[in-house]
Amino acid sequence: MLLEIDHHSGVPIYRQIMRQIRQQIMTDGLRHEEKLETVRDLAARLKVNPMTISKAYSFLEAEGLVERKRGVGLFVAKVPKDRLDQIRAELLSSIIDKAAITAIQLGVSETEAIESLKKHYKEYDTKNRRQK
Amino acid sequence: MLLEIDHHSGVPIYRQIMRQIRQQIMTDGLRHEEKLETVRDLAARLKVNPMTISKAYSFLEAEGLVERKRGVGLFVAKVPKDRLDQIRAELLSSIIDKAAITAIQLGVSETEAIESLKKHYKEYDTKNRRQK
Amino acid sequence: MLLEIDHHSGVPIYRQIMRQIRQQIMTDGLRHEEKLETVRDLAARLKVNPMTISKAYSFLEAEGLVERKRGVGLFVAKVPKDRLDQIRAELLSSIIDKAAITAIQLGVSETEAIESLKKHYKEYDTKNRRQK
Amino acid sequence: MLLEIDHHSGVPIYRQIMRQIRQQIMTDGLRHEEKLETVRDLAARLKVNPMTISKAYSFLEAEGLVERKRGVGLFVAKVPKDRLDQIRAELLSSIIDKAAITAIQLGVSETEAIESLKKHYKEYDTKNRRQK
DNA sequence: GTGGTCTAGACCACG
DNA sequence: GTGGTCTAGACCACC
Repeated sequence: MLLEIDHHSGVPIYRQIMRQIRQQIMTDGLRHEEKLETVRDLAARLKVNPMTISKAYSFLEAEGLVERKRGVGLFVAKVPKDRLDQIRAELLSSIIDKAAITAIQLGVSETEAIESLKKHYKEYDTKNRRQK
Repeated sequence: MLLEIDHHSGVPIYRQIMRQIRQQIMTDGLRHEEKLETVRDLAARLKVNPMTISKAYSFLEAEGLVERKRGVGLFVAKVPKDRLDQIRAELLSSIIDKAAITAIQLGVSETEAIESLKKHYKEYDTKNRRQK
Repeated sequence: MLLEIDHHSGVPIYRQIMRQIRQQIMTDGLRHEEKLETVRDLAARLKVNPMTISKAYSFLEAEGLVERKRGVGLFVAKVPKDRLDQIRAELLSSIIDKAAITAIQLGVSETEAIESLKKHYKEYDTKNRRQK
Repeated sequence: MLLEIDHHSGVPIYRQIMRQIRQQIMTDGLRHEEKLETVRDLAARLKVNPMTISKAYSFLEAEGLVERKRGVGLFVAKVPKDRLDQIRAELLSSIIDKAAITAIQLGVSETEAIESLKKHYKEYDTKNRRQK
Protein backbone atom coordinates (compact mmCIF):
# COMPACT_ATOMS: atom_id res chain seq x y z
CA MET A 1 0.00 0.00 0.00
CA LEU A 2 1.40 3.36 -1.05
CA LEU A 3 1.32 5.93 1.74
CA GLU A 4 3.12 9.23 1.93
CA ILE A 5 3.54 11.42 4.98
CA ASP A 6 4.30 15.12 4.83
CA HIS A 7 5.66 16.23 8.17
CA HIS A 8 5.59 19.88 7.22
CA SER A 9 2.05 20.23 5.94
CA GLY A 10 0.47 21.03 9.29
CA VAL A 11 -2.10 18.30 8.72
CA PRO A 12 -2.02 15.76 11.55
CA ILE A 13 -0.25 12.60 10.50
CA TYR A 14 -3.10 10.31 11.52
CA ARG A 15 -5.43 12.33 9.30
CA GLN A 16 -3.06 12.09 6.36
CA ILE A 17 -3.09 8.33 6.81
CA MET A 18 -6.87 8.19 7.15
CA ARG A 19 -7.40 10.26 4.04
CA GLN A 20 -5.10 8.14 1.94
CA ILE A 21 -6.53 4.83 3.09
CA ARG A 22 -10.05 6.11 2.60
CA GLN A 23 -9.30 7.14 -0.94
CA GLN A 24 -7.67 3.84 -1.76
CA ILE A 25 -10.78 2.05 -0.56
CA MET A 26 -12.96 4.38 -2.64
CA THR A 27 -10.98 3.76 -5.77
CA ASP A 28 -10.57 0.04 -5.18
CA GLY A 29 -6.88 0.36 -4.57
CA LEU A 30 -7.81 -1.58 -1.46
CA ARG A 31 -10.41 -4.22 -2.02
CA HIS A 32 -13.13 -5.48 0.27
CA GLU A 33 -11.93 -8.05 2.78
CA GLU A 34 -8.29 -7.24 2.07
CA LYS A 35 -6.05 -7.32 5.15
CA LEU A 36 -4.42 -4.10 6.20
CA GLU A 37 -0.79 -3.83 7.29
CA THR A 38 -0.36 -4.28 11.04
CA VAL A 39 0.02 -1.21 13.19
CA ARG A 40 3.63 -2.13 14.00
CA ASP A 41 4.67 -2.81 10.42
CA LEU A 42 3.11 0.34 9.08
CA ALA A 43 4.57 2.42 11.90
CA ALA A 44 8.04 1.06 11.22
CA ARG A 45 7.70 1.61 7.50
CA LEU A 46 6.49 5.19 7.80
CA LYS A 47 8.85 5.93 10.69
CA VAL A 48 5.99 7.12 12.78
CA ASN A 49 4.77 6.48 16.30
CA PRO A 50 2.62 3.29 16.42
CA MET A 51 -0.02 5.17 18.40
CA THR A 52 -0.49 7.39 15.38
CA ILE A 53 -1.30 4.44 13.13
CA SER A 54 -3.55 2.98 15.77
CA LYS A 55 -5.44 6.22 16.02
CA ALA A 56 -5.98 6.38 12.27
CA TYR A 57 -7.22 2.78 12.20
CA SER A 58 -9.59 3.39 15.11
CA PHE A 59 -11.22 6.32 13.39
CA LEU A 60 -11.56 4.39 10.16
CA GLU A 61 -13.19 1.61 12.14
CA ALA A 62 -15.60 4.12 13.67
CA GLU A 63 -16.44 5.26 10.14
CA GLY A 64 -17.25 1.68 9.24
CA LEU A 65 -14.68 1.44 6.48
CA VAL A 66 -12.53 -1.05 8.31
CA GLU A 67 -13.24 -4.04 10.54
CA ARG A 68 -11.24 -5.62 13.31
CA LYS A 69 -11.07 -9.43 13.43
CA ARG A 70 -9.79 -10.28 16.87
CA GLY A 71 -6.44 -11.99 16.87
CA VAL A 72 -6.24 -11.80 13.11
CA GLY A 73 -5.96 -8.20 12.09
CA LEU A 74 -7.74 -5.38 10.37
CA PHE A 75 -9.65 -5.77 7.14
CA VAL A 76 -11.33 -3.50 4.68
CA ALA A 77 -15.04 -3.70 5.48
CA LYS A 78 -17.76 -4.68 3.10
CA VAL A 79 -19.26 -1.31 2.48
CA PRO A 80 -22.58 -1.06 0.61
CA LYS A 81 -22.22 0.86 -2.63
CA ASP A 82 -24.76 3.42 -1.40
CA ARG A 83 -22.60 4.24 1.54
CA LEU A 84 -19.52 4.57 -0.63
CA ASP A 85 -21.33 6.96 -2.93
CA GLN A 86 -22.49 8.95 0.03
CA ILE A 87 -18.96 9.24 1.46
CA ARG A 88 -17.58 10.13 -1.92
CA ALA A 89 -20.17 12.88 -2.33
CA GLU A 90 -19.42 14.26 1.13
CA LEU A 91 -15.69 14.35 0.50
CA LEU A 92 -16.15 16.04 -2.83
CA SER A 93 -18.55 18.59 -1.45
CA SER A 94 -16.37 19.51 1.47
CA ILE A 95 -13.24 20.05 -0.57
CA ILE A 96 -15.04 21.97 -3.31
CA ASP A 97 -16.75 24.01 -0.64
CA LYS A 98 -13.43 25.11 0.83
CA ALA A 99 -12.09 25.98 -2.59
CA ALA A 100 -15.20 27.94 -3.53
CA ILE A 101 -15.17 29.96 -0.32
CA THR A 102 -11.52 30.87 -0.75
CA ALA A 103 -12.02 31.75 -4.39
CA ILE A 104 -15.02 33.95 -3.67
CA GLN A 105 -13.25 35.73 -0.85
CA LEU A 106 -10.30 36.39 -3.16
CA GLY A 107 -12.68 38.03 -5.56
CA VAL A 108 -12.35 35.31 -8.20
CA SER A 109 -15.30 34.99 -10.56
CA GLU A 110 -17.12 31.69 -11.13
CA THR A 111 -15.82 31.57 -14.68
CA GLU A 112 -12.23 32.04 -13.59
CA ALA A 113 -12.57 29.39 -10.91
CA ILE A 114 -13.95 26.90 -13.41
CA GLU A 115 -11.15 27.69 -15.83
CA SER A 116 -8.62 27.05 -13.10
CA LEU A 117 -10.28 23.77 -12.19
CA LYS A 118 -10.28 22.62 -15.82
CA LYS A 119 -6.62 23.52 -16.10
CA HIS A 120 -5.71 21.42 -13.09
CA TYR A 121 -7.77 18.53 -14.41
CA LYS A 122 -5.86 18.67 -17.69
CA GLU A 123 -2.51 18.83 -15.96
CA TYR A 124 -3.29 15.79 -13.93
CA ASP A 125 -4.60 13.98 -16.99
CA THR A 126 -1.39 14.62 -18.86
CA LYS A 127 0.78 13.49 -16.01
CA ASN A 128 -1.31 10.37 -15.58
CA ARG A 129 -1.12 9.33 -19.19
CA ARG A 130 2.62 9.75 -19.23
CA GLN A 131 2.92 7.43 -16.26
CA LYS A 132 0.87 4.82 -18.07
CA MET B 1 -14.37 45.79 9.00
CA LEU B 2 -16.32 42.56 8.71
CA LEU B 3 -14.79 39.76 10.72
CA GLU B 4 -16.36 36.51 11.74
CA ILE B 5 -15.02 34.10 14.29
CA ASP B 6 -16.01 30.48 14.47
CA HIS B 7 -15.16 29.26 17.92
CA HIS B 8 -15.91 25.67 17.05
CA SER B 9 -13.96 25.26 13.84
CA GLY B 10 -10.76 24.16 15.52
CA VAL B 11 -8.88 26.82 13.60
CA PRO B 12 -7.09 29.12 16.05
CA ILE B 13 -8.86 32.45 16.42
CA TYR B 14 -5.77 34.48 15.64
CA ARG B 15 -5.36 32.55 12.39
CA GLN B 16 -8.98 33.13 11.44
CA ILE B 17 -8.38 36.83 11.96
CA MET B 18 -5.13 36.76 9.99
CA ARG B 19 -6.75 34.99 7.09
CA GLN B 20 -9.68 37.37 6.92
CA ILE B 21 -7.59 40.51 7.16
CA ARG B 22 -5.16 39.15 4.59
CA GLN B 23 -8.03 38.51 2.23
CA GLN B 24 -9.54 41.94 2.77
CA ILE B 25 -6.19 43.47 1.92
CA MET B 26 -6.05 41.26 -1.19
CA THR B 27 -9.47 42.34 -2.35
CA ASP B 28 -9.00 46.00 -1.48
CA GLY B 29 -11.59 45.78 1.25
CA LEU B 30 -8.78 47.32 3.25
CA ARG B 31 -6.74 49.91 1.42
CA HIS B 32 -3.09 50.82 1.73
CA GLU B 33 -2.32 53.07 4.68
CA GLU B 34 -5.77 52.51 6.11
CA LYS B 35 -5.86 52.32 9.90
CA LEU B 36 -6.84 49.01 11.39
CA GLU B 37 -9.23 48.71 14.28
CA THR B 38 -7.38 49.07 17.58
CA VAL B 39 -6.46 45.91 19.43
CA ARG B 40 -8.76 46.72 22.29
CA ASP B 41 -11.72 47.68 20.13
CA LEU B 42 -11.48 44.60 17.99
CA ALA B 43 -11.02 42.44 21.07
CA ALA B 44 -14.13 43.91 22.65
CA ARG B 45 -16.16 43.53 19.48
CA LEU B 46 -15.19 39.93 18.88
CA LYS B 47 -15.31 39.16 22.59
CA VAL B 48 -11.85 37.69 22.70
CA ASN B 49 -8.76 38.49 24.69
CA PRO B 50 -6.74 41.48 23.39
CA MET B 51 -3.62 39.33 23.27
CA THR B 52 -5.27 37.12 20.70
CA ILE B 53 -5.82 40.11 18.41
CA SER B 54 -2.33 41.36 19.13
CA LYS B 55 -0.91 38.00 18.12
CA ALA B 56 -2.71 38.10 14.79
CA TYR B 57 -1.49 41.64 14.14
CA SER B 58 2.09 40.76 15.11
CA PHE B 59 2.27 37.91 12.64
CA LEU B 60 0.75 40.04 9.90
CA GLU B 61 3.40 42.62 10.68
CA ALA B 62 6.11 39.94 10.37
CA GLU B 63 4.59 39.07 6.98
CA GLY B 64 4.96 42.68 5.93
CA LEU B 65 1.25 43.26 5.33
CA VAL B 66 0.79 45.59 8.26
CA GLU B 67 2.85 48.40 9.78
CA ARG B 68 2.99 49.96 13.21
CA LYS B 69 3.00 53.64 13.90
CA ARG B 70 4.06 53.91 17.48
CA GLY B 71 1.48 55.18 19.87
CA VAL B 72 -0.91 55.71 16.98
CA GLY B 73 -2.00 52.34 15.77
CA LEU B 74 -1.58 49.77 13.06
CA PHE B 75 -1.93 50.44 9.36
CA VAL B 76 -2.14 48.40 6.20
CA ALA B 77 1.33 48.39 4.66
CA LYS B 78 2.13 49.57 1.19
CA VAL B 79 2.39 46.37 -0.78
CA PRO B 80 3.13 46.54 -4.51
CA LYS B 81 0.14 45.42 -6.56
CA ASP B 82 2.30 42.88 -8.40
CA ARG B 83 3.09 41.17 -5.16
CA LEU B 84 -0.59 41.09 -4.19
CA ASP B 85 -1.57 39.56 -7.51
CA GLN B 86 1.15 37.00 -7.10
CA ILE B 87 -0.03 36.01 -3.63
CA ARG B 88 -3.64 35.86 -4.84
CA ALA B 89 -2.77 33.62 -7.76
CA GLU B 90 -0.78 31.30 -5.53
CA LEU B 91 -3.60 31.00 -3.02
CA LEU B 92 -6.16 30.22 -5.70
CA SER B 93 -3.99 27.73 -7.52
CA SER B 94 -3.07 25.84 -4.38
CA ILE B 95 -6.63 25.43 -3.16
CA ILE B 96 -8.00 24.46 -6.57
CA ASP B 97 -5.14 22.05 -6.99
CA LYS B 98 -6.02 20.27 -3.77
CA ALA B 99 -9.67 20.08 -4.74
CA ALA B 100 -8.86 18.74 -8.19
CA ILE B 101 -6.54 16.04 -6.89
CA THR B 102 -9.09 14.87 -4.36
CA ALA B 103 -11.86 14.87 -6.94
CA ILE B 104 -9.80 12.91 -9.43
CA GLN B 105 -8.74 10.39 -6.82
CA LEU B 106 -12.40 9.91 -5.91
CA GLY B 107 -13.13 9.14 -9.53
CA VAL B 108 -15.18 12.28 -10.04
CA SER B 109 -15.41 13.45 -13.63
CA GLU B 110 -14.46 16.96 -14.65
CA THR B 111 -18.09 17.71 -15.48
CA GLU B 112 -19.29 16.60 -12.07
CA ALA B 113 -16.61 18.66 -10.33
CA ILE B 114 -17.57 21.76 -12.26
CA GLU B 115 -21.24 21.21 -11.47
CA SER B 116 -20.36 20.98 -7.79
CA LEU B 117 -18.30 24.15 -7.96
CA LYS B 118 -21.15 26.03 -9.67
CA LYS B 119 -23.54 24.82 -7.00
CA HIS B 120 -21.34 26.14 -4.22
CA TYR B 121 -20.99 29.47 -5.96
CA LYS B 122 -24.77 29.74 -6.22
CA GLU B 123 -25.27 28.84 -2.58
CA TYR B 124 -22.84 31.49 -1.47
CA ASP B 125 -24.51 33.99 -3.76
CA THR B 126 -27.90 33.29 -2.28
CA LYS B 127 -26.66 33.54 1.28
CA ASN B 128 -24.92 36.78 0.48
CA ARG B 129 -27.97 38.40 -1.02
CA ARG B 130 -30.08 37.50 1.98
CA GLN B 131 -27.63 39.28 4.25
CA LYS B 132 -27.88 42.40 2.13
CA MET C 1 22.83 25.69 24.09
CA LEU C 2 24.29 28.85 25.57
CA LEU C 3 21.66 31.51 26.06
CA GLU C 4 21.87 34.61 28.16
CA ILE C 5 19.02 36.85 29.11
CA ASP C 6 19.44 40.40 30.26
CA HIS C 7 16.29 41.36 32.10
CA HIS C 8 17.31 44.99 32.35
CA SER C 9 18.28 45.73 28.77
CA GLY C 10 14.83 46.82 27.69
CA VAL C 11 15.02 44.38 24.79
CA PRO C 12 12.11 41.93 24.99
CA ILE C 13 13.18 38.54 26.26
CA TYR C 14 11.71 36.68 23.30
CA ARG C 15 13.70 38.91 20.95
CA GLN C 16 16.91 38.27 22.87
CA ILE C 17 16.25 34.57 22.48
CA MET C 18 15.45 34.91 18.78
CA ARG C 19 18.61 36.87 18.13
CA GLN C 20 20.84 34.42 19.95
CA ILE C 21 19.34 31.34 18.33
CA ARG C 22 19.49 33.00 14.93
CA GLN C 23 23.15 33.73 15.45
CA GLN C 24 23.93 30.23 16.63
CA ILE C 25 22.31 28.89 13.49
CA MET C 26 24.39 31.37 11.46
CA THR C 27 27.62 30.27 13.04
CA ASP C 28 26.79 26.57 13.00
CA GLY C 29 26.58 26.48 16.77
CA LEU C 30 23.26 24.86 15.94
CA ARG C 31 23.30 22.50 13.00
CA HIS C 32 20.60 21.69 10.49
CA GLU C 33 18.04 19.22 11.76
CA GLU C 34 19.33 19.55 15.30
CA LYS C 35 16.64 19.41 17.96
CA LEU C 36 16.09 22.55 19.95
CA GLU C 37 15.61 22.50 23.70
CA THR C 38 11.96 21.94 24.56
CA VAL C 39 9.86 24.95 25.41
CA ARG C 40 9.38 23.82 28.98
CA ASP C 41 13.03 22.95 29.58
CA LEU C 42 14.30 26.22 28.21
CA ALA C 43 11.66 28.13 30.14
CA ALA C 44 12.69 26.40 33.35
CA ARG C 45 16.38 26.97 32.71
CA LEU C 46 16.01 30.65 31.89
CA LYS C 47 13.36 31.08 34.56
CA VAL C 48 10.86 32.68 32.24
CA ASN C 49 7.33 31.80 31.29
CA PRO C 50 7.00 29.02 28.68
CA MET C 51 4.86 31.28 26.52
CA THR C 52 7.78 33.64 26.14
CA ILE C 53 9.92 30.84 24.74
CA SER C 54 7.06 29.66 22.59
CA LYS C 55 6.69 33.14 21.16
CA ALA C 56 10.36 33.27 20.18
CA TYR C 57 10.12 29.84 18.56
CA SER C 58 6.94 30.76 16.69
CA PHE C 59 8.50 33.81 15.11
CA LEU C 60 11.60 31.87 14.16
CA GLU C 61 9.32 29.33 12.55
CA ALA C 62 7.60 32.10 10.60
CA GLU C 63 11.06 33.21 9.46
CA GLY C 64 11.71 29.71 8.19
CA LEU C 65 14.70 29.06 10.42
CA VAL C 66 12.98 26.48 12.56
CA GLU C 67 10.58 23.62 11.87
CA ARG C 68 8.06 21.78 13.94
CA LYS C 69 7.70 18.04 14.13
CA ARG C 70 4.39 17.53 15.76
CA GLY C 71 4.48 15.91 19.15
CA VAL C 72 8.23 15.54 18.86
CA GLY C 73 9.74 18.98 19.14
CA LEU C 74 11.31 21.81 17.21
CA PHE C 75 14.25 21.45 14.87
CA VAL C 76 16.61 23.75 13.07
CA ALA C 77 15.36 24.01 9.50
CA LYS C 78 17.39 23.15 6.44
CA VAL C 79 18.51 26.53 5.19
CA PRO C 80 20.72 26.68 2.10
CA LYS C 81 24.23 27.87 2.97
CA ASP C 82 24.00 30.60 0.35
CA ARG C 83 21.04 32.07 2.12
CA LEU C 84 22.85 31.96 5.46
CA ASP C 85 25.87 33.72 4.04
CA GLN C 86 23.62 36.32 2.51
CA ILE C 87 21.86 37.00 5.80
CA ARG C 88 25.19 37.14 7.63
CA ALA C 89 26.66 39.65 5.18
CA GLU C 90 23.57 41.82 5.41
CA LEU C 91 23.66 41.84 9.19
CA LEU C 92 27.34 42.76 9.30
CA SER C 93 27.08 45.46 6.68
CA SER C 94 24.07 47.10 8.27
CA ILE C 95 25.60 47.30 11.73
CA ILE C 96 28.98 48.53 10.50
CA ASP C 97 27.22 51.02 8.31
CA LYS C 98 25.39 52.51 11.28
CA ALA C 99 28.59 52.70 13.29
CA ALA C 100 30.50 54.34 10.45
CA ILE C 101 27.84 56.97 9.85
CA THR C 102 27.69 57.88 13.54
CA ALA C 103 31.47 58.01 13.80
CA ILE C 104 31.79 60.23 10.76
CA GLN C 105 29.05 62.54 11.95
CA LEU C 106 30.87 62.83 15.27
CA GLY C 107 33.98 63.89 13.41
CA VAL C 108 35.87 60.74 14.31
CA SER C 109 38.71 59.87 11.95
CA GLU C 110 38.98 56.47 10.30
CA THR C 111 42.07 55.69 12.34
CA GLU C 112 40.36 56.49 15.62
CA ALA C 113 37.34 54.38 14.68
CA ILE C 114 39.55 51.40 13.83
CA GLU C 115 41.41 51.78 17.11
CA SER C 116 38.11 51.75 18.98
CA LEU C 117 37.00 48.66 17.11
CA LYS C 118 40.24 46.84 17.89
CA LYS C 119 39.86 47.77 21.54
CA HIS C 120 36.40 46.28 21.71
CA TYR C 121 37.58 43.10 20.01
CA LYS C 122 40.35 42.75 22.58
CA GLU C 123 37.99 43.33 25.49
CA TYR C 124 35.66 40.67 24.24
CA ASP C 125 38.56 38.30 23.72
CA THR C 126 39.76 38.79 27.26
CA LYS C 127 36.31 38.27 28.75
CA ASN C 128 35.84 35.16 26.67
CA ARG C 129 39.11 33.57 27.74
CA ARG C 130 38.33 34.14 31.37
CA GLN C 131 35.08 32.26 30.95
CA LYS C 132 36.93 29.32 29.44
CA MET D 1 17.65 72.52 11.18
CA LEU D 2 17.57 69.31 9.19
CA LEU D 3 15.70 66.54 10.94
CA GLU D 4 14.46 63.27 9.51
CA ILE D 5 12.07 60.86 11.14
CA ASP D 6 11.82 57.21 10.21
CA HIS D 7 8.51 55.83 11.43
CA HIS D 8 9.41 52.28 10.54
CA SER D 9 12.78 51.93 12.19
CA GLY D 10 11.49 50.83 15.55
CA VAL D 11 13.55 53.53 17.24
CA PRO D 12 11.35 55.83 19.34
CA ILE D 13 10.75 59.10 17.56
CA TYR D 14 11.88 61.22 20.52
CA ARG D 15 15.17 59.33 20.52
CA GLN D 16 15.64 59.87 16.81
CA ILE D 17 15.18 63.59 17.43
CA MET D 18 17.53 63.59 20.40
CA ARG D 19 20.23 61.80 18.50
CA GLN D 20 20.07 64.14 15.54
CA ILE D 21 20.09 67.30 17.63
CA ARG D 22 22.91 65.96 19.75
CA GLN D 23 25.01 65.24 16.70
CA GLN D 24 24.34 68.64 15.21
CA ILE D 25 25.53 70.23 18.42
CA MET D 26 28.64 68.04 18.42
CA THR D 27 29.53 68.96 14.88
CA ASP D 28 28.68 72.62 15.26
CA GLY D 29 25.69 72.37 12.99
CA LEU D 30 24.00 74.01 15.92
CA ARG D 31 26.11 76.63 17.65
CA HIS D 32 26.25 77.62 21.26
CA GLU D 33 23.48 79.98 22.32
CA GLU D 34 21.53 79.33 19.14
CA LYS D 35 17.75 79.25 19.67
CA LEU D 36 16.01 75.96 18.95
CA GLU D 37 12.73 75.73 17.05
CA THR D 38 9.71 75.87 19.35
CA VAL D 39 8.01 72.64 20.29
CA ARG D 40 4.92 73.59 18.31
CA ASP D 41 6.75 74.59 15.15
CA LEU D 42 8.92 71.53 15.11
CA ALA D 43 5.95 69.25 15.83
CA ALA D 44 4.02 70.79 12.96
CA ARG D 45 6.97 70.51 10.61
CA LEU D 46 7.73 66.89 11.41
CA LYS D 47 4.02 65.98 11.62
CA VAL D 48 4.53 64.53 15.03
CA ASN D 49 2.81 64.86 18.37
CA PRO D 50 4.08 67.96 20.27
CA MET D 51 4.55 65.86 23.38
CA THR D 52 7.13 63.85 21.49
CA ILE D 53 9.20 66.97 20.76
CA SER D 54 8.79 68.15 24.30
CA LYS D 55 10.06 64.84 25.59
CA ALA D 56 13.14 65.01 23.41
CA TYR D 57 13.89 68.56 24.54
CA SER D 58 13.43 67.64 28.21
CA PHE D 59 15.92 64.81 27.98
CA LEU D 60 18.43 66.98 26.16
CA GLU D 61 18.00 69.55 28.92
CA ALA D 62 18.66 66.86 31.52
CA GLU D 63 21.82 65.97 29.61
CA GLY D 64 22.92 69.61 29.86
CA LEU D 65 23.12 70.13 26.12
CA VAL D 66 20.20 72.51 26.00
CA GLU D 67 18.93 75.28 28.29
CA ARG D 68 15.50 76.70 28.87
CA LYS D 69 15.15 80.45 29.14
CA ARG D 70 11.73 81.04 30.65
CA GLY D 71 9.35 82.83 28.37
CA VAL D 72 11.94 82.98 25.63
CA GLY D 73 12.62 79.49 24.45
CA LEU D 74 15.24 76.77 24.30
CA PHE D 75 18.86 77.40 23.49
CA VAL D 76 21.91 75.31 22.85
CA ALA D 77 23.88 75.34 26.10
CA LYS D 78 27.44 76.47 26.50
CA VAL D 79 29.07 73.12 26.87
CA PRO D 80 32.71 72.92 27.95
CA LYS D 81 34.89 71.31 25.33
CA ASP D 82 35.87 68.56 27.79
CA ARG D 83 32.27 67.57 28.21
CA LEU D 84 31.71 67.50 24.45
CA ASP D 85 34.72 65.26 23.98
CA GLN D 86 33.46 62.99 26.69
CA ILE D 87 30.01 62.69 25.13
CA ARG D 88 31.55 62.13 21.74
CA ALA D 89 33.71 59.33 23.12
CA GLU D 90 30.75 57.72 24.82
CA LEU D 91 28.65 57.80 21.69
CA LEU D 92 31.45 56.36 19.62
CA SER D 93 32.20 53.65 22.11
CA SER D 94 28.60 52.56 22.43
CA ILE D 95 27.99 52.28 18.71
CA ILE D 96 31.29 50.54 18.02
CA ASP D 97 30.60 48.23 20.92
CA LYS D 98 27.33 47.13 19.42
CA ALA D 99 28.93 46.57 16.05
CA ALA D 100 31.81 44.59 17.55
CA ILE D 101 29.53 42.32 19.55
CA THR D 102 27.39 41.56 16.54
CA ALA D 103 30.40 40.96 14.34
CA ILE D 104 32.03 38.63 16.86
CA GLN D 105 28.84 36.66 17.34
CA LEU D 106 28.54 36.27 13.59
CA GLY D 107 31.99 34.78 13.56
CA VAL D 108 33.57 37.71 11.72
CA SER D 109 37.29 38.14 12.31
CA GLU D 110 38.82 41.41 13.51
CA THR D 111 40.52 41.88 10.15
CA GLU D 112 37.30 41.41 8.24
CA ALA D 113 35.47 43.83 10.51
CA ILE D 114 38.14 46.49 10.01
CA GLU D 115 38.02 45.97 6.26
CA SER D 116 34.27 46.45 6.31
CA LEU D 117 34.64 49.60 8.39
CA LYS D 118 37.22 51.04 6.02
CA LYS D 119 34.97 50.28 3.09
CA HIS D 120 32.06 52.13 4.64
CA TYR D 121 34.31 55.08 5.44
CA LYS D 122 35.42 55.26 1.82
CA GLU D 123 31.88 55.04 0.53
CA TYR D 124 30.80 57.88 2.73
CA ASP D 125 33.87 59.89 1.74
CA THR D 126 33.09 59.52 -1.91
CA LYS D 127 29.47 60.49 -1.47
CA ASN D 128 30.47 63.48 0.61
CA ARG D 129 32.96 64.83 -1.89
CA ARG D 130 30.46 64.58 -4.67
CA GLN D 131 28.03 66.67 -2.68
CA LYS D 132 30.67 69.31 -2.14
C1' DG E 1 -4.92 56.99 23.92
C1' DT E 2 -1.92 53.34 21.29
C1' DG E 3 0.45 48.53 21.09
C1' DG E 4 3.88 45.32 23.56
C1' DT E 5 5.44 42.22 27.05
C1' DC E 6 5.23 39.01 30.58
C1' DT E 7 3.04 35.98 33.96
C1' DA E 8 0.27 32.16 35.82
C1' DG E 9 -2.68 28.83 34.93
C1' DA E 10 -5.97 26.12 32.29
C1' DC E 11 -7.09 23.30 28.40
C1' DC E 12 -6.28 20.90 23.94
C1' DA E 13 -4.31 18.14 19.99
C1' DC E 14 -0.71 15.36 18.57
C1' DG E 15 2.46 11.34 18.90
C1' DG F 1 5.89 13.63 26.46
C1' DT F 2 5.64 17.57 22.76
C1' DG F 3 3.97 22.44 21.35
C1' DG F 4 -0.31 25.56 20.78
C1' DT F 5 -4.02 28.41 22.30
C1' DC F 6 -6.55 31.33 25.13
C1' DT F 7 -7.59 33.97 29.29
C1' DA F 8 -7.18 37.51 32.87
C1' DG F 9 -4.62 40.81 34.71
C1' DA F 10 -0.54 43.61 35.48
C1' DC F 11 2.96 46.70 33.86
C1' DC F 12 5.55 49.42 30.38
C1' DA F 13 6.96 52.61 26.53
C1' DC F 14 5.43 55.63 23.27
C1' DC F 15 2.71 59.50 21.28
